[in-house]
Amino acid sequence: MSEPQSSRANLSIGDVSELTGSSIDTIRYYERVNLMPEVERTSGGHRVYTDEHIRRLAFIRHSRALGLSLEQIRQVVDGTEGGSYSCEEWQSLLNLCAEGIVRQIDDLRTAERNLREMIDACGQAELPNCRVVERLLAGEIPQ
Amino acid sequence: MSEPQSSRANLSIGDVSELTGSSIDTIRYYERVNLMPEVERTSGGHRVYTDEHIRRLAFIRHSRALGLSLEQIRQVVDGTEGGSYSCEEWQSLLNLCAEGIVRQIDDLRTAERNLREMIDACGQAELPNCRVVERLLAGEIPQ
DNA sequence: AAACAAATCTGGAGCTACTCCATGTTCCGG
DNA sequence: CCGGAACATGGAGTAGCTCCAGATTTGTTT
Repeated sequence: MSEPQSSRANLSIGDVSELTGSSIDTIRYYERVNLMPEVERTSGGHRVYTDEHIRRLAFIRHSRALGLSLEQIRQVVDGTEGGSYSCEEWQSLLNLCAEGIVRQIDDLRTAERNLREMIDACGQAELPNCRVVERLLAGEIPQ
Repeated sequence: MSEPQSSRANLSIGDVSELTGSSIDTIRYYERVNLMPEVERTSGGHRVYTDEHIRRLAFIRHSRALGLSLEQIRQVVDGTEGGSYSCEEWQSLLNLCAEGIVRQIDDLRTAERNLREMIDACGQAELPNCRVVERLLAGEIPQ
């Protein structure tokens, strides 16, 4: 009677999938790797979800979109649930993440630049044999 | 006596690894997935490499740095060796690649923007409880 | 030549973050 | 009570490596 109303949803895995946009397989996967709170079962073994699970899934999705790995998310979840994850820890984790992302962007931009050069070089030469591929194959084009 | 001088190197896999910067495991892996030309063996079974292998490895490394998948590289290698890979095909492959990279960069930039917002939000509030993590955990922060 | 250490061999497992599959069981409307 | 949809489980597959154990080969030293 005094249960928190917010955890009463009683949803099937299909419902949860539609609500959150995560696939059924993904939801079960998150459970298997201990990212989800415990899930009740019907007498027949079907999973029964509550609002808490919906929120956890939303958290995972948001964090993934921020570029966090499942391992990092697990750390935050465990730390926060245990009450030990401070604001500072959270910030430094996010900062680490941001650095990684900046590095990835740099790498990709370099790749794009090289790609464009390659495409241009290929287009400028007299067709049908611009030899760019051959030179690449021969290992002549570095960087 | 009239062998092409350029294919005479006679290198061990360790030598090749040092020369190219690819790990021994990676070199064997490329062989297993048919990205490398045939490799001779000593009577005892050790691999013996030539300059051709060095060039192929360089090609793979450059192409990987351009963002090509091993499957795409295989296509180019096979196509070029068979003489059937034209400049146009090569260009359209590179263009496809470039599109993918642009998409990835966009995604990463979005992630970075969101991360920065999150970090700022975490920093502005009165410590020690800025509640940003809690709100995220509760699924309240979307996008 | 014998001994020894370093390098190499093979096959297989493990990683991330899912996705897909076959086969079997449960749920629910009519 | 029956049929079909939804669910359960275990296992395999993806990319691109990396790492491991245990056996063999190679090259150097004595």
